[in-house]
Amino acid sequence: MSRHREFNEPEALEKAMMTFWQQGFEDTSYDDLVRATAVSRYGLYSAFGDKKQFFLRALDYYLDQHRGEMLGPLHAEGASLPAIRAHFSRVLDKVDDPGQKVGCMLCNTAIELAQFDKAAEDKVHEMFAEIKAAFKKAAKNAIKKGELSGDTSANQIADYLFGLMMGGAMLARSPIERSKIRNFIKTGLAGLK
Amino acid sequence: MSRHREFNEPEALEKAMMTFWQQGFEDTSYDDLVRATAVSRYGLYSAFGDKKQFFLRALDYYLDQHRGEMLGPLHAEGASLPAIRAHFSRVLDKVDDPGQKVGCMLCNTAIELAQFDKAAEDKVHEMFAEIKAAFKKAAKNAIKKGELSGDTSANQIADYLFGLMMGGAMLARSPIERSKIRNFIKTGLAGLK
DNA sequence: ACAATATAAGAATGATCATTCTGAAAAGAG
DNA sequence: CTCTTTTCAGAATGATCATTCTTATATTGT
Repeated sequence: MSRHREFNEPEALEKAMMTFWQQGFEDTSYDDLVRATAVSRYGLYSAFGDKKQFFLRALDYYLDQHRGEMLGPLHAEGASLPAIRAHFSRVLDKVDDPGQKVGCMLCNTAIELAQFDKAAEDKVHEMFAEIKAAFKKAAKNAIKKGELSGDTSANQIADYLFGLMMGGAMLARSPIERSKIRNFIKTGLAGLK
Repeated sequence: MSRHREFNEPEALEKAMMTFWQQGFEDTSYDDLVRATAVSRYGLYSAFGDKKQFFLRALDYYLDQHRGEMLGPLHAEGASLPAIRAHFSRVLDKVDDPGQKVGCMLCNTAIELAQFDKAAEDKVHEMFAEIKAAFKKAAKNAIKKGELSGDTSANQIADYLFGLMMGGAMLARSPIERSKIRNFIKTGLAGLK
């Protein structure tokens, strides 16, 4: 009956996501996406919609890809301080990855787009809440196990760890030496009590 | 002999700076600047040059305005832990300022522009170094006075405080609740030792 | 008041961008 | 094989942008 698509949708989405991640929403043109995916403009529009819809699809793809990897261990039954430390060890691995001066796509979106676009803002809020919840659960367990004193509430610890992670991620997009980010995270974890 | 300018240059620079601060480099058009300053295109071009030169002038203006206010007390003779705490109290005042969801113009530049523009990158590096140096000096004094143990080097403390400040500033541009930023900073300072 | 000159206001230019449109080609149904 | 339908490739469109240019006006020394 009809011709069908020549391109692989997930592959195109992956490449578009990388472009949006690196360059942000404003600095990425639809032509950039056509070039990056090697898919026709028509194909992209019919599969992913206009630029904003495409960006939100790419962001979802990024989040799905990273959510499990980064947050999964924190959500594991009984995860506590060691899981928190392991989490930041994974964060630092990403920070150290050479050629990765792109930071975290969620943070980038929070700063660049969330102020001006409701859908982006909602997505940021949702994910921020999920991340904080994971830290809070682990902090609670850590207090229960006596790994943390409880002098600082699990809620405050969660906000703190959230800031530590997001602060590190945002610094990772800036042209700062990686060793400073490492010092920031390491010293920040050492102060937990 | 000749007509002279109708506009006040510092006033125009102030207004342009606010526009660049709020909207960033990419999202600000020269028309936005003409509107914001109420100065003719010709006047702006002849006084401030093209958009990038104008942005760098505005950034310098911002930095000059904030440098003394924010870093001065940290540089005072013998400034130590209380000066550090006072500094973050000032940071939090800015974060709490309603209507101020714009973050720190230096951080915004570090994230948006420094990756793509050498002059911006240089300026960011220079200021980052200045900020870290102020923290390091105060941390040294704090260790000397016994306010900090010295288990963590002044250099590491400085990187940590730098991250705490910049992380907070970047979160301030995101649509996150202000209380979370406050928790982040407060808990972060409580962990110093 | 007049001449000289810099300014103001905004029109013109050329680039880039998002989005839509237009043949030509491809793939499956009959 | 042929017809239909969808895709492809990229040209066309209309908007926005940075920058330059034009024209009329304002200012000041004489």
